[in-house]
Amino acid sequence: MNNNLPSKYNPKEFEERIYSTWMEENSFRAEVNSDKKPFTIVLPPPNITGQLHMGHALDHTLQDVLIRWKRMQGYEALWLPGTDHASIATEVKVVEKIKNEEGKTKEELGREEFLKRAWQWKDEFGGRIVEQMKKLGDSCDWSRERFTMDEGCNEAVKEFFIKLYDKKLIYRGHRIINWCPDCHTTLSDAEVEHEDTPGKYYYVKYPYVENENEYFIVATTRPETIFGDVAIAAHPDDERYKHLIGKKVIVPIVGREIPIIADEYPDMTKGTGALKITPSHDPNDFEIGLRHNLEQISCMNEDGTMNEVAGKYNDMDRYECRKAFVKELEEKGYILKIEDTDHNVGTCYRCHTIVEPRVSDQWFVAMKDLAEPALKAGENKDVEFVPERFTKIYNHWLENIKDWCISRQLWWGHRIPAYYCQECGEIIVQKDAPNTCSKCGSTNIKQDEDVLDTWFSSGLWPFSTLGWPNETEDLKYFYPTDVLVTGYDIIFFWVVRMVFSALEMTDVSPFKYVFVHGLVRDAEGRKMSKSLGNGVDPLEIIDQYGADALRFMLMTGISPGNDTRFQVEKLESCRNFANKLWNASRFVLMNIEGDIIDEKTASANYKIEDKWIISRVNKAAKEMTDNLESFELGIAAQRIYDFIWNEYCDWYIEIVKPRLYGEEGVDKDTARFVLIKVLKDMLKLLHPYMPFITEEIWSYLPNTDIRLVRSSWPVFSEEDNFEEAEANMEFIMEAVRSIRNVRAEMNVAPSRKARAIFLPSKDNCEEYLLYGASYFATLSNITEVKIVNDKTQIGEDTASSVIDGTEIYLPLADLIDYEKEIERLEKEKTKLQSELDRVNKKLSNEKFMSKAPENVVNEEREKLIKYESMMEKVIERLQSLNK
RNA sequence: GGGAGCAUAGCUCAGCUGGGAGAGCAUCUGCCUUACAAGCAGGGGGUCAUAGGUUCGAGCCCUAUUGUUCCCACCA
Repeated sequence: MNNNLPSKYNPKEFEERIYSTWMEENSFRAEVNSDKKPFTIVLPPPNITGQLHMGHALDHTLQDVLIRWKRMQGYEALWLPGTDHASIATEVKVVEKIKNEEGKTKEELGREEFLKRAWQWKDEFGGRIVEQMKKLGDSCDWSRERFTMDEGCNEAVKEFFIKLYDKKLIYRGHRIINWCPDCHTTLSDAEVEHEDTPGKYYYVKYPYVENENEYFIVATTRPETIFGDVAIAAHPDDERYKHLIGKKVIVPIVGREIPIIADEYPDMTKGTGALKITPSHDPNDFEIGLRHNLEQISCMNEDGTMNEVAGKYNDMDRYECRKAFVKELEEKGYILKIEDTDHNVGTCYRCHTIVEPRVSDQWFVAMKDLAEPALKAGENKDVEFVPERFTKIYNHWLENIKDWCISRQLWWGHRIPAYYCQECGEIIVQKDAPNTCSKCGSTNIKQDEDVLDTWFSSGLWPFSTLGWPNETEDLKYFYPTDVLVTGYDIIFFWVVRMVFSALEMTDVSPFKYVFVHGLVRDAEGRKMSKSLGNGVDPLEIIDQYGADALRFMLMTGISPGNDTRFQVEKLESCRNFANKLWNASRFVLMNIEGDIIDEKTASANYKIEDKWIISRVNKAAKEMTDNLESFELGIAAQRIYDFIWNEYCDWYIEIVKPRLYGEEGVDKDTARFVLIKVLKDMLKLLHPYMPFITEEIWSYLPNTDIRLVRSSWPVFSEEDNFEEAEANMEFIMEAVRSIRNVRAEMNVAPSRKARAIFLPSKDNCEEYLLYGASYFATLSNITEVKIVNDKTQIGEDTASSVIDGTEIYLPLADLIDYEKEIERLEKEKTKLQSELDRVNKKLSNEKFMSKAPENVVNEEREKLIKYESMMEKVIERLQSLNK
């Protein structure tokens, strides 16, 4: 045991060291252990391209609090970490790097070489975020760290793909998909972000074939797609166009003759009520095209430039073409008018390029059959959202889900396990490349060039990381997991997919609870973003204030599912809290020498304040546990903060000082025992939130043969519950507050000693007032306490106050300012009167008396008696002063 | 167009199943009291957005309104 806790709280001196100790001692390792119940959280894997940001810090701290708490509660607690290959995000970065360093495109480099570079990137930067997580204190079981493209995960992805394919839930389709011209790949619907952008309605004239001097007017926001027009559609019930159905018009400039067709889709009330149909460039038009067997004419290339269909605009960028083509249309008289409008356009969630719908051959997951069980799991509460309202979002998305496009024209990722026979066109889906075609026997076989959507593999994360598809011990023991912690921004991307993937493959929901949190915003409430440059780097904060302060800041004043702001003031107050705890612990350590007596001896000698503080920490443990059970981490944090600062430091330590400074003996030993006992409990209760400082202090305490991280969570014990002591202590504390208040209001210098005379109004109060004499001395500089039972025994020139149970008089002789005294008493009187009014109003309300529960009525009655008695005393006092 | 969140002290936010409005910061007063000035003690400050309703009782439940933020959506 070492008593020399450094005099300054400096997290830099111990945070890293503590973490190394935990690592060396395998403190976070979870084992398959049939004697204990498992508790599992799987970390949402951060991208290997990523740096730890405030969002991670919040997300991870929430998980770390939960897992540390459960670990202390005696669960076999597993927090499984890992990283995500982040197909598109990483590929973009690697492409950029190659361009900068080697001056080459990925095509120039070739697939194999490119992948080599990507793995190098992974090796170089993939570990970066892991190191940052350690600084934050994440108590992950690093021995189980996984990567979405490691061998096991690859196996899982293939297994999943093949199983779905065999069940016809994965199919290859020629469909319209979202295409990012910049990333050169497809995107799923979830990966498209919609942004309101200013645009224009172009009302274009389509001349009739029969009579080129008359026109059919159609509005479009995207005139450059006119090259792909194959029809004009109007609603069959639209009186304006009924007679025109079947007639033909000419696409301006292009010269193609296209029919006017009838379809239910056009909305008669919108625009001109008729639509130009371009199946290759619009999802709705695509559907209409299928219904009417229309040709699909694409007028664009993969990179967003026009193709030969656009004639002289070939190779021109789509937006350049729009300008030029509109100009030509105008010049040739094909534009009726142009109106300004706000247009909602889809953009790529990675590069924010405007997405171009495109028809191509892709792989899809048929969602209908997968969505249903997922919806049911929500209904049956197999999976529950915290807070509950996110269930709606989840349901809404699943109810409106469309088939999921999973193929990506990228190289970094899981290559699709589909093989095409170049001879007969047979598609073979299996784990390893076939040597010969199963149909024609040809050896000319090529694997699909595409990789899978990142989220296809992330969806398997909760079970692929535990060994699936193999029936491993880990999978059997730790799966399904207990809680998934994540931000509301990736419910669609990820949570939904994990649920349906797990239900399909493992028949159970992958987790019981989804604990949803919000965003960390900047001090002005703005989203932190690179473009705004308002991001706060958690590592800098840790460096400056310590990880504990950052963690505590993120955990206090938050409520589930809501956003929170990053404020330096709050951070400072949390650092100050750590400092407070540090100093309190230093005080305790300075005052314990030698052996600590045993609990039995101590408990036989508990004084009222000992019982009080023990009872209080006991209650704090109970309340915090309740809060944590219901995911109210912010409330629990506030609870331990209040206990440590307000009860332990401000009251108990101050009260106990005279005993520590006094003679050796059992009384002093008991005080030391209680100081340590309670300090240990509160370190435990705080540990999930502030793991470093608590572990560090713990290491200095006597009789701690086990690390705090592995110690036991305090449980409420009836033995340590002292209701009476709490009530009596509260009475003494109230008296102290009252004396302090009188002294302050009467401007009595703190250094000035004073006497106090009590006139108790309740039977047992005398005992505690006498007992409290020493408290009054230390806590309010009262050197002499006198109890009287008669007003005549109180001299002149006193200041006074009334609390429940006693009147308090402070003889202050020359210091007494009677006007102030009266003022003070009047204030008290007003306060009491308003209380009395409220109580009386209730008690005289017949309906209240008859309908309110008995205990509530009784409480009000007791209040009435209390306030009436106090009021009486105040009035008497005022009368005597006014004489 | 559909849905959701938020509106409480000067600021940022808590307030769990309805039963006397809280914290941090800021502010005012007094204290360098031998754990801590990153501190101690005391004080001021809120018709809980508005209007109705349910209830003996509403910050909390219901309805509407206003403001604000966000999510979803194929509307020319």
